Amino acid sequence: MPASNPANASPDSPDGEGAQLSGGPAFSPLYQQIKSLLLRSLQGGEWKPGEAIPSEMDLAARFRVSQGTVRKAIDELATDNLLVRRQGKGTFVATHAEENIQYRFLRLAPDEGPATGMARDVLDCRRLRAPADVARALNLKSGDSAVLIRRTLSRNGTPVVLDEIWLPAGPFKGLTAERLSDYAGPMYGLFETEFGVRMIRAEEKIRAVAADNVTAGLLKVAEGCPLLSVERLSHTYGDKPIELRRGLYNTASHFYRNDLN
Amino acid sequence: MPASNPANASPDSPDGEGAQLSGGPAFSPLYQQIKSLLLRSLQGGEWKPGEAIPSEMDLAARFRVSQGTVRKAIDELATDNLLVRRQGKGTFVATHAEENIQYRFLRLAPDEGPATGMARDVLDCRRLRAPADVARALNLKSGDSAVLIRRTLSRNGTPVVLDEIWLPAGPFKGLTAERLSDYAGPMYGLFETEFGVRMIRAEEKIRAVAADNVTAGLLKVAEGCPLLSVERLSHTYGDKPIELRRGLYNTASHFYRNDLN
DNA sequence: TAGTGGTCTAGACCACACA
DNA sequence: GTGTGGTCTAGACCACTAC
Repeated sequence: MPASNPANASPDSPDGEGAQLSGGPAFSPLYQQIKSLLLRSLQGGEWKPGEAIPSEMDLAARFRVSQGTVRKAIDELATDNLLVRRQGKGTFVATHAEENIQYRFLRLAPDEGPATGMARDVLDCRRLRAPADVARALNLKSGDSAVLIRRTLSRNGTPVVLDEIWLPAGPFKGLTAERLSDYAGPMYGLFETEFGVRMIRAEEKIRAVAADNVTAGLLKVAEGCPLLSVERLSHTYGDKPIELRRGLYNTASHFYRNDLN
Repeated sequence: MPASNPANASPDSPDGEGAQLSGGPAFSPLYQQIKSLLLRSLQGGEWKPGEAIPSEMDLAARFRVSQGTVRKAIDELATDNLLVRRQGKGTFVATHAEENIQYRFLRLAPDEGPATGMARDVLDCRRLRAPADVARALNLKSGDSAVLIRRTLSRNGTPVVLDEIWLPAGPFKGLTAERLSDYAGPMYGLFETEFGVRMIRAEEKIRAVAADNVTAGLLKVAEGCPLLSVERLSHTYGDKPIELRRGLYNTASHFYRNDLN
């Protein structure tokens, strides 16, 4: 690439993998364009979760930019938790399947003791028409089929979390209570490995609610007991909403932690 | 700076503002050292909140490094929300005092309508001995004096938040209910402007609790009503804990929002 | 026009992992 | 030793703001 960066004005190498936008009026830095191209490759499955992507030098050659430009693109993807850099080894596609230790999105911590794993219990897993609110959240047509999973998480034999998980039926064909129970790692690992659905980002809405009759029984608390209601909408590539999860947390001996800065 | 970066081994310009660590065995990149120096200047008040810091070129000259190295240091401080970059104008010390629109750390949003400001009501502000748990959280000696503020936040005339705020008495000499009530902006702006205490970072522990008698009266809910309990520990420079805030949120028509990635 | 941050390059060397 | 990411430099030019 010559010294005068053509950026969005005069593309001088409009070949296969050239990086410049051709003539668009909107300005976008080269590294952002590289980032988009990398994102597209990730979404398209060119590199699978856990695998290494090409080295910075290789990518620089492929996109015909300098290493520094590729570097900045990768940096942003790394802070977005889409890629993981490992010095001396390479850059890898992030994955929920081998995330050491703990659930990536679960912010629940015990008052005392280490944040060890929790026992999972799938209550049921069935297909039904998505209710209106679920359909709206997941961008489904009303009447579309959805999967509903209900499960609990327990620590030391005591149930702490009751989850109600809604998924679009399409991408999750073949998901059963058995497969959920059999899979060793976190649920998002299974989604990734078995269904090619990778969770990128989520928004949570948190409230305090009173336990209803059924919930009280499942969580072994009194009816009316205050519970944390955590509604999570998870998104996959392209910011597409793909999971709606409604959790009820018993915060008698656990708390939801959050860091602000 | 010569091509062979001396880093931690052979300082070649040990003058006033030279950047290298002298002889320490622990490796630390130059830009991290610059970051520390900038942090020290911020902490020491060389540049006040809202002011501009010197340009990248000036800082590069001062620390005898390249612009790119200063740049990376500033980048990190900017993502930490300690500095704010404004293209064409300069780099500024972040401040709570002019943060347009909304509270920086308050994650409460209304179910409907825009997240407009809320009405503040200071119930009381007094000095007393810090209880054991507060003293522990704020690193005070047991028996040290502390300020306790109680206040509510209301939207459309309805109280939504009841805060109980603990501060060490020392740095907040002269803080009264009147000054709290009179100050126009957010409380952290007042802390910054009047007491030189800038909040950098906070951790929150969230639970669901039942409203007790007194709380129920203040928030105009029934006794036993589920409320969100938000315990926030805020830190200032040097990661020093400086505020313990216990909030009770009525989440009937508001929710606590959180983004996960 | 001058000064600021923002982008991009090309090349050097360092730290780390692995064979 | 080779290859990877990580750091640092020097210099060019672009985009934005203010005077």
